[in-house]
Amino acid sequence: METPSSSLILDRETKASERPGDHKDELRLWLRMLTCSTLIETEIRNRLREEFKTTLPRFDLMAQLDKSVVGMTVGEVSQRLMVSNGNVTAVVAGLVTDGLVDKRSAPQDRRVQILTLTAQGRKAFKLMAERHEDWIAELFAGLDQPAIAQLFRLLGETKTSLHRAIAGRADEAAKGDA
Amino acid sequence: METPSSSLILDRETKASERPGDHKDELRLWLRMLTCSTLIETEIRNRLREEFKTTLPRFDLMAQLDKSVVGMTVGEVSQRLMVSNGNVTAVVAGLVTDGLVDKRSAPQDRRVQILTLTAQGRKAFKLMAERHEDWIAELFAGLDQPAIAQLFRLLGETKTSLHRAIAGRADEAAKGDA
DNA sequence: CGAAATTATTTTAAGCCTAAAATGTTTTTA
DNA sequence: TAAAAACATTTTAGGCTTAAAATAATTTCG
Repeated sequence: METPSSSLILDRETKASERPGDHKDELRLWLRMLTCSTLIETEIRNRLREEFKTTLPRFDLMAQLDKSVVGMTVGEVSQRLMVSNGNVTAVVAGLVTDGLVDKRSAPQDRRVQILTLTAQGRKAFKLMAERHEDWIAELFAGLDQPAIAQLFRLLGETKTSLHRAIAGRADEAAKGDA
Repeated sequence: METPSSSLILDRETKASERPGDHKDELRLWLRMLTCSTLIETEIRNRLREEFKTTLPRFDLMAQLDKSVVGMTVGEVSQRLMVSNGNVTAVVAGLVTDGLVDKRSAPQDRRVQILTLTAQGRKAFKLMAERHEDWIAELFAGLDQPAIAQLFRLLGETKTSLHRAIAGRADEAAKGDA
């Protein structure tokens, strides 16, 4: 269905500089990346629901808390998960109701809410995390180790590019405000 | 912050086969891919809102219709966008209200709704699509052509792996039903 | 032919998500 | 110190999203 090589492989006669306004390759790259992400996300969502009767946002939030020993604030979690504060508030509310997460004001700064996994939450997460890791491995089973390593490296470069582009644009906007 | 090479590069003493249950590399790969996708998606969402007062689901839906000459059914769009039918119904409703999309029953099969862009919708999309392509190119500006081509190829392999794993699991389930 | 199965879409109920406004708390500064 | 600014979180209003049930139309097959 797709024929990437026809437009991605440039021979000597067809240099990028000779097609000034053409950014189709980047667009195709993005659409393919989005397809992969969506396929994985949907599949993980389905399996979490079927096997653990839970949702991906809940799992992701618990995963963050599991990594932390002393607990995390709402703001820290929202930054890590790249979602809004209000969203964290809502998802946490559900997890607290179910006894999986504990939430309490920090004694020295009452603006801050410290979130931690309860013993039950930690146990439940451990079970899910093992299965989750297997699922991901299963989904990537068609790639060998070198391919995985290379993809990881290229996505690292991509991340750097994205951060630069996004930060650069934020700077532009700030300059306009001043 | 991240040190991929420490776990991704395996020397002769540390073969993958000697760590049977370890799928950490795949997990790290997935988390990095998700980070990239989320960064891009959030940025595009923000720019669509700021510059065109619209949303990504609306843009994506219009993009599908723009590619089609004769129009598409609700089912076709939902399959292409990998979202539920009900979702398409809702987003289309908004676009119809705004005069960007036309919706009419197919004359030969009245179950089917044919969706097309209106002239206004096509014009509005053209403007947005040009900007969108520029934004994507800007976000990937840190990657050179070979990196883009290689990433595209590896994501193609990933897509194949995903489809195989997901289809394989669906077959298992079907076998269980029989 | 007509009942049953299939197909396409919409509706419903519930949860996720955001931006922006509101609330409560702490820090800065005049 | 008191007002102002900054900060952390929650609330609000609205849109997106899903799965599952409901609706409506067509096709299959007994």
